[in-house]
Amino acid sequence: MFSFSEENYLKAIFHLERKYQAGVSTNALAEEMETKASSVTDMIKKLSEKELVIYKKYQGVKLSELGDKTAIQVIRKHRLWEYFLVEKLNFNWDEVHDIAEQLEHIKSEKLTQELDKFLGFPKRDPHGDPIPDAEGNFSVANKMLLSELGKAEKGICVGVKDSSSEFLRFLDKNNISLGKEIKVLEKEAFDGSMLILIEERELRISQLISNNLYIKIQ
Amino acid sequence: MFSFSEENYLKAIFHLERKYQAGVSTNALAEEMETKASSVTDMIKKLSEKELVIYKKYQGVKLSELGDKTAIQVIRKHRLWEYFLVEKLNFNWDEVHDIAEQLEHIKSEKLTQELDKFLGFPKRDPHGDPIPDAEGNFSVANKMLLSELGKAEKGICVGVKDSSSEFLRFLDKNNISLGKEIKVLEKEAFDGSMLILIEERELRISQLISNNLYIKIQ
DNA sequence: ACCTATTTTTAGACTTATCTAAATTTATTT
DNA sequence: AAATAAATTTAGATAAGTCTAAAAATAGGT
Repeated sequence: MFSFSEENYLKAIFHLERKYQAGVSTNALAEEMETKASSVTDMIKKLSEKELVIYKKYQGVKLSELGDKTAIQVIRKHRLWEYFLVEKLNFNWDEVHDIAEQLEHIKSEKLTQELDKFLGFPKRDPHGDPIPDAEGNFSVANKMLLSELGKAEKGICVGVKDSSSEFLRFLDKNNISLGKEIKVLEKEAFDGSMLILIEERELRISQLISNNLYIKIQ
Repeated sequence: MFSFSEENYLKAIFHLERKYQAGVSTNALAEEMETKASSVTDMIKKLSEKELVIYKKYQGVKLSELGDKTAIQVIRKHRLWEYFLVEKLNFNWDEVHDIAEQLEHIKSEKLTQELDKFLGFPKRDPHGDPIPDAEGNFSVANKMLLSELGKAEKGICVGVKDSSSEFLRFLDKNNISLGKEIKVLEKEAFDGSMLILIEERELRISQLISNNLYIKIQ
């Protein structure tokens, strides 16, 4: 159907559209894909011919309905495989991304469906991101960043914005994981750091940390 | 490490070396890979530069130690994934080949090991072929073709030579599966067909069938 | 509205894996 | 041993995806 490279572009466009709530510029896409703008232009033309994106010269791209659907299916596979790796094969949540980047391109509708069933139709991947169902629907939870919480407010940790190994290992080291309740005890206006209560422990975290943790409030 | 295409060539050379107990000719490889002899020559040169094969112009190829090891690792992954698809995801044994052809190229040592562990270190794939262990060792069972059995002899069905969907579905339809005992009741010299006894049922099968079923005798 | 800076596109080149057609080497037959 | 057939390799071309460098279009500042 589509090549690995095409699927990766679609995925990148999908994420950038969400992030900026707008069409995606050639340069932004080049940065996301870690490639050059000229390569992006070439690929965009190809995707446009295949009607996966809507493209007008110098005006950036956005996904067509087909492109959107395709991107979501790739993301669905990525997140299902991540869940599989963590839940069934004993991987840590910071080790799964690169392998899922490969597995997401395996072509078999039946494989995806059966894997989903085998895993019990999970709703979220190990990083708290929603897993689209077979029809491409997924919940956009009413989550917010921990840094947005005020003093004495609390919520449940439901996801990470940055899912780099470094950040995830930091969380592991400090025993912060999805599902745990976090309460803000103090907030330092000067540097944005905060003192939080998690599992009876008090912990001081920098703004960089609270800016990358998603919280759901009751 | 190596490209999909390189890995597929190594696998093909591996199988042809086994099949003919000899070095592999360019044409034989072209047929196996469903490509042209000139393409094979090009690829062989590349594999030779990478020291995966031993090649002298006009003399065919054979795998180097590294090539052999690499081919076995690809085959290990292929067969582990086939086992996974059948045992965990409810695939039928005739549906797994094409998906395993994709999955066998996923690069992650840890993934392979954990998958192997998760599956309980299976020794054989759904078609009865041995699964190499992490060190690349696998048993070469003392199996023979059903067609080699004489009248009144019997054995356990342990594998298939042809693993095409058509053949496997034929076996399913006739309730022939691995592990079952088969006894030769009659053998027709004229066309090589035989009457067999399997699970109290009598069944007449052509030589094409008995030539593609592996049997282990006690 | 013009000039400059930035962004985007085009043009031409490279790599991988493939192809066709022609040339060369090896094998076979008489 | 020469002639022919078969197998193999070479040469040149193509497509996908990338690159660099140059050209073109858009956006911003005064």
